[in-house]
Amino acid sequence: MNAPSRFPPVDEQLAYLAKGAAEILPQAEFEAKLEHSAKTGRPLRAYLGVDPTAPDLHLGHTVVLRKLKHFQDMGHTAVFLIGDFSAMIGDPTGQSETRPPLSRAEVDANARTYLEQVFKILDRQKTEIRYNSEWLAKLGAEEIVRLCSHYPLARMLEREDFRSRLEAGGSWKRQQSSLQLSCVDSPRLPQPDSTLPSARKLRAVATPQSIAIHELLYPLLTAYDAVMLKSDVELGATEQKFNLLVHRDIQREYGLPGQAILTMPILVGLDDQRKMSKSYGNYVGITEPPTEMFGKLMSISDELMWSYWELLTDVASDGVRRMRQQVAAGGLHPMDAKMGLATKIVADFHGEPAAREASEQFRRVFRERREPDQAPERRVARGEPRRLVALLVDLGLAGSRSEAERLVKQGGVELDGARVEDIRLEIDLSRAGTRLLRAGKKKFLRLTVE
RNA sequence: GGACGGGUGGGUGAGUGGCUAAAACCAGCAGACUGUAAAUCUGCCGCUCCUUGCGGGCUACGGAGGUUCGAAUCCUCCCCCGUCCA
Repeated sequence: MNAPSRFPPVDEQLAYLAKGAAEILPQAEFEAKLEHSAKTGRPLRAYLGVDPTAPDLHLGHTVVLRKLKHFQDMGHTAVFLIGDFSAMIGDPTGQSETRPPLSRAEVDANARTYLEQVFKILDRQKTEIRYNSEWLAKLGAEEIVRLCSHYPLARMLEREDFRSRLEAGGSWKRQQSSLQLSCVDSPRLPQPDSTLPSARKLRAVATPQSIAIHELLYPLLTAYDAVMLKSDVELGATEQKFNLLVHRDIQREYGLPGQAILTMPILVGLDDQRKMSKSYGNYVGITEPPTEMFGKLMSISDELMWSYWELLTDVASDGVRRMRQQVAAGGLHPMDAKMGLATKIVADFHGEPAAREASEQFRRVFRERREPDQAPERRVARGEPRRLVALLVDLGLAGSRSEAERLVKQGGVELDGARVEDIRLEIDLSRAGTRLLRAGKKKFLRLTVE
């Protein structure tokens, strides 16, 4: 064990770790754990469990990952648990649609790409990676029964997802007759007081769904993970709160101290409304190219920017607050603050130079209204003259000719910086040369005839 | 297994024989305004052809047939979903 001095002072740690957090439960216990760790020099075991259900991560997923990194930054042990076993059961929490059970192969493939992406944030050297199949796959019926005996049904049914489904459902018989795995959509937004109509509507409209027994098992099995990992603190999104608390209770049933839990708000997507999600198309994927990322981040509202600063950067809460005050006082232009944010985030995933370049490009194209110096290039062979609208489709700048035609008619197409007025315009492809095409606000393409 | 109700464009959801490529809203796209913001305003929003026109053709209202000059709308069968009863 190393000397206690390896940790920053507890209050400093606390400020850093609590940044952006929705809840820390129980707060006092968490602080005591930090104190104890500082005194004894024993790092806390902070763990985050993730079910590899989708292959690609977006910024929304990184909120909680970043928090895990913060523990790492403070010298604690980050345990990244891949729920390769639990993913095959399915978490009933806040699912918007029926998710077919994943096959072993899918889970493995997802887990691989997950890990690759996860280490853009976590320090690979300092991360303990575990898979819950390690122990869950070996659990016998006896152990499962014992596990179940530690948790009362009534408590389990208190959970909001279950409760609302039961209340909405009415008769028990119907519950039995349907073996469906689907769940009520219950998106939760970071600020409860700003619950938006869209979220309300979704919940109200959702039809009651049956609850299958295995759904009750999910929190218990993942609790077993917490038991095996002997975690001191578990991280999760706010929608995981119930699960995390069950984990804590079960740990204590197994004679462990019981972990603290730390939940993070759900990141609101680019539309400023719903949670960031691939299916809403309001996301920024962490493998997207720098300029794309930058552009998307610049399109968020000024207000939303602050929660991005909180949840997607390592900048301390104080720093964010100061910046916010500066903007409010007029000392800092919100756009500059936003560009700083975009640069920081892009740098996390593509490195500083790429981030600076993306920032420069953005300035060039959108503030100075000049052409980008690095539009993606497409090469075509020499040939007959071709209609511009057809070309736009060929190049993927429009989905169909009708769409391309509309785009031109609405004045959204530029050729070498000049707006195209004639929808019948033919492009000469007989001579070698490069021309710059713009379709809409953001799509640029350098077309080279060779 | 029985009784009802329902399946419409990316989503919600009107429409019960021609005026319907199909209301309205949302999402999306473009233009204006800006700080590529957001908000707002305007327009677009199935595919395709050309002579780019309030133009022509094709496809579309779960599936397959049918009635009719004409069907998302009526009939038959099938599939699927929901609610209630067992």
